[in-house]
Amino acid sequence: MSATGPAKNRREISQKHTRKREQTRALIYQQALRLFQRDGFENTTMRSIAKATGLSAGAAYYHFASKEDIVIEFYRQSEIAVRAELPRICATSTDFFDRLTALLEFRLKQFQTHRKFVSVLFQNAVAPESRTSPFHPEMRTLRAEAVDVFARLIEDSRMKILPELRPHCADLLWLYQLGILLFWLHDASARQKSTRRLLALSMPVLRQLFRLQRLPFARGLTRGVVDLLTEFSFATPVRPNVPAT
Amino acid sequence: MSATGPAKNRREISQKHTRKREQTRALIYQQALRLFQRDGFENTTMRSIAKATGLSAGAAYYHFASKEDIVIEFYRQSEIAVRAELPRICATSTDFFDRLTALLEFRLKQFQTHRKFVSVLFQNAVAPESRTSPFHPEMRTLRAEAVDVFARLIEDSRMKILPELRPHCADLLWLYQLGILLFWLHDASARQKSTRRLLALSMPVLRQLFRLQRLPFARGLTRGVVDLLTEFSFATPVRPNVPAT
DNA sequence: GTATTTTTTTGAACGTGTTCAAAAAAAGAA
DNA sequence: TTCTTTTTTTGAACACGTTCAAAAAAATAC
Repeated sequence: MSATGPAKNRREISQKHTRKREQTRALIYQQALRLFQRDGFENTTMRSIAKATGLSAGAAYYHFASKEDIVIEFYRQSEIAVRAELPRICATSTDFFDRLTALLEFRLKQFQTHRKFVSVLFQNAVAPESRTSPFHPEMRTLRAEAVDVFARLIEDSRMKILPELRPHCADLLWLYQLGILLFWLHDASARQKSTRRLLALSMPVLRQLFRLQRLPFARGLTRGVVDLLTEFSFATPVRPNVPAT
Repeated sequence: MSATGPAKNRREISQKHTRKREQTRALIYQQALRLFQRDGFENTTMRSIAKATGLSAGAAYYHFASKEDIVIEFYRQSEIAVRAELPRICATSTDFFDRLTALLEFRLKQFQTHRKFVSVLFQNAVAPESRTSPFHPEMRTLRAEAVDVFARLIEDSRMKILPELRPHCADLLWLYQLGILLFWLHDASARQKSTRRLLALSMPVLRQLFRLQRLPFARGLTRGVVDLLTEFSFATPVRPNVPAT
């Protein structure tokens, strides 16, 4: 209908200036993380973040829609980092559960320095209206990617799983991870040693569950779980658009 | 050291005026709930609550330390209501899992009208620093009471549980309830029908798990679970101070 | 009754997340 | 260069949770 004239070189423009834009964004992000880490999420103000970056508060909002969005960015980054680490994690051992342990330990190490504000992610996760809850449609891709990490771990292993259960395992493991992280969040022990112990003690339980799953005695259990997951799984049929960098 | 004179009739005073104080508190609470329900937690301001009660904002803070504290009060009340309902719940059936279903359905019915702000409780639960997280020492009693409800349900049933597992079952069921409620919170289906379905489908799984627990084939699993819970259970040895009204 | 102490309420203020119209800076077109 | 358009920044403002000193009201003491 209206002006379609100078629209063709839009991409060119944005490519050129993406750099400066992203540079400022990255600077804000970097300062924010430093301050969150030093003072906690609540005690850090948008004004102080902006000031540390040499900007006004309004400018910070030009780059991040909200204070929470900065934390979301952190989550995004850490998700990317996990994917990058995946080959190294798989290299540690051929045993599936050892790999799972390695994966979760990597996650914990990632978050270690940032415990003071990771809880913000969980708080968001829990609020159903929140645009950034992993259960929100908008976050579907991001969640799918997180779940997919487990799918790869399973695919890559020689673990025997009943065909009807197999497609749901990644979801279950994602829930397991959620539980571990929730525990970690509240873990007041020195350097979160308690969580490591929980990992160590819960792994045999998982092992037993996966062993049992195929036995005839547990037929009823397996069937019940499959029935439930078939109806309620948040498994996305589509693979997330991150093809193993 | 100093004046011990007019201290002896303190209790008398507070007893007399507890009534007016509690009356105002109740009024604020009542208006708050109405507004939360109508407009949601975020869209309701302390000023509007105060105005609806015929007070200034400051006065509201005299009665409730914070906006969240009003929601905590709601949780307290609902905890009391559950305990009161317990006999009726047990009367519905002699089967443990039917009773468990009845209990959770009661919980859901309780919360139904208040979905718009129950999530605030969860958000708090997740923040480790929060004074009102169920994992916080200060909330220990309240959590213990919630867990104790399940302990009673178990005690009252003839369900066979391995002695080493028995003391931890209430904790496990509390976690199960947490999961159900989390699902309910995000359940967008009409009248949260989906959650009812989840209840229906998850109950057989629980049944199977409790059946399996005693079988020799699942020895390893049971042992693993017990090991884990023995170290990590938040079971409080002390019974909460609410002796079955 | 009056004086004293305690409880409750007020209203102004503060800090913080966030918005927005307008200004400045940068980029592009001529 | 100069004019136009787009991107970025500013600074003032708003709304809300919360605090607090001082006022008002209520209770108690005499």
